[in-house]
Amino acid sequence: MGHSQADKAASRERILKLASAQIRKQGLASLSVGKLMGKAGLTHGGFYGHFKSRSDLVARAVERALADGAGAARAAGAAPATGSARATGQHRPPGFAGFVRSYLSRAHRDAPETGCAIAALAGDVGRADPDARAVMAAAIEGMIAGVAGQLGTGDEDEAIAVVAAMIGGLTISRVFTDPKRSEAVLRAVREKLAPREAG
Amino acid sequence: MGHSQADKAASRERILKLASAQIRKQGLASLSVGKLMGKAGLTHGGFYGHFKSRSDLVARAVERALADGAGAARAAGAAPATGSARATGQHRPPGFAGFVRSYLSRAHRDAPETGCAIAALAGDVGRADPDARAVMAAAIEGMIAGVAGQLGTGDEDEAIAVVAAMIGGLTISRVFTDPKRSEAVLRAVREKLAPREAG
DNA sequence: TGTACATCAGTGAACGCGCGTTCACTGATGTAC
DNA sequence: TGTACATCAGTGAACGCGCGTTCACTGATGTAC
Repeated sequence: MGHSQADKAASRERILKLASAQIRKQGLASLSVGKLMGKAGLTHGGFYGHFKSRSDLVARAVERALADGAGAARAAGAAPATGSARATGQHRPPGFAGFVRSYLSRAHRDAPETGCAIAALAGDVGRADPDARAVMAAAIEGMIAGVAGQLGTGDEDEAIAVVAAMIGGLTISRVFTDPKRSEAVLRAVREKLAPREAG
Repeated sequence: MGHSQADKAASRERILKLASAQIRKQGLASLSVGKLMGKAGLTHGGFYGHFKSRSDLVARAVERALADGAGAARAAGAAPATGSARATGQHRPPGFAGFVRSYLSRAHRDAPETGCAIAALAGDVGRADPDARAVMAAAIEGMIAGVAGQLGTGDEDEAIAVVAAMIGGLTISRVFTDPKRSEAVLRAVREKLAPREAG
């Protein structure tokens, strides 16, 4: 909230972080310039020192949310989102089964604001302009590549079907109001993709 | 546009039909009272003779979209959405494989306004109030039951995983801007769920 | 069948509100000397 | 190191706009006689 260049960078970072959480929790349409700036401890007028327009912010927030989500997945032992990251050879302990279980967990279901932006926003972005769609398409390709790498079978169709089931499963688990049925969905997809007996 | 009771019922029907298409195409937030009434050939003031509020309309439109989508699926040879409909014993020719292929088709991907409302709106509804979520949860249960009936294995987990993959696959196919990759997603999920060789 | 009238579907002006955006301004920052 | 000044991050009033909603009104409908 100060006036230095470092303060400005910190403000922009704070705004983006809040926007990234907001759109994952409540959708693209829920993003309000005034409310967002208020949450960041600033007044609305300053917004245009950071972004060209609300629609510019939405584009940046989607990018950020995708990066945040992929980062959280990687931290949870997931497949890295990019080929180059995969090429570092870093092998996370839980592997594919761990990734699937953490992705299809109650914790992930209940915290969309810090979770996978693909699941949270695919519906919204599918109706957005081609630029936003291309950005998310790249993130989906990254997730497919990561899963393909973990599966290690060279079967891309398998990786695609797995990713579709993970995203669809998480999305519909968030619709159910009955906690038992919501969990049944998570458990069913988890078990079909990474059965307990196979570890 | 006349003044008879039949005219009023027809107006309401026209409004709901348009709203059902609108939300499937552009999302819940895109529904505007004024624009909707304009499309229905009426003025905005008359809206409140049909619905209590915009939010009342949204609830009815979600119900209608779910019914429309299930109806379209059934017409395309899909699993009926309800147990009682299934109990009529009507057996549609294409069966499970036909359902999967039509669900994961380019035609369905490109016509969300007449397609499955679960895929089109699960993201939006997952963040909506519990009433709307319960309505869609019931529709998802119907789809799961329908698929379970078609699979005939008595394995509900399998039906759930299949439904998750279908919804996720269609949703992400709508994000891709590259037609080749979008189709690759549809094809991959189709082939994994209903391989060609098994018919 | 024909008239008189209550009902009510639809009209369109008006409202308050929150939105995105602009802009003149303030005062801290950082640079030139 | 200290002063003078240009820069610029953030402020807050003001704007036009589209939104949902209300309401007095119009005129066709449908009913009572």
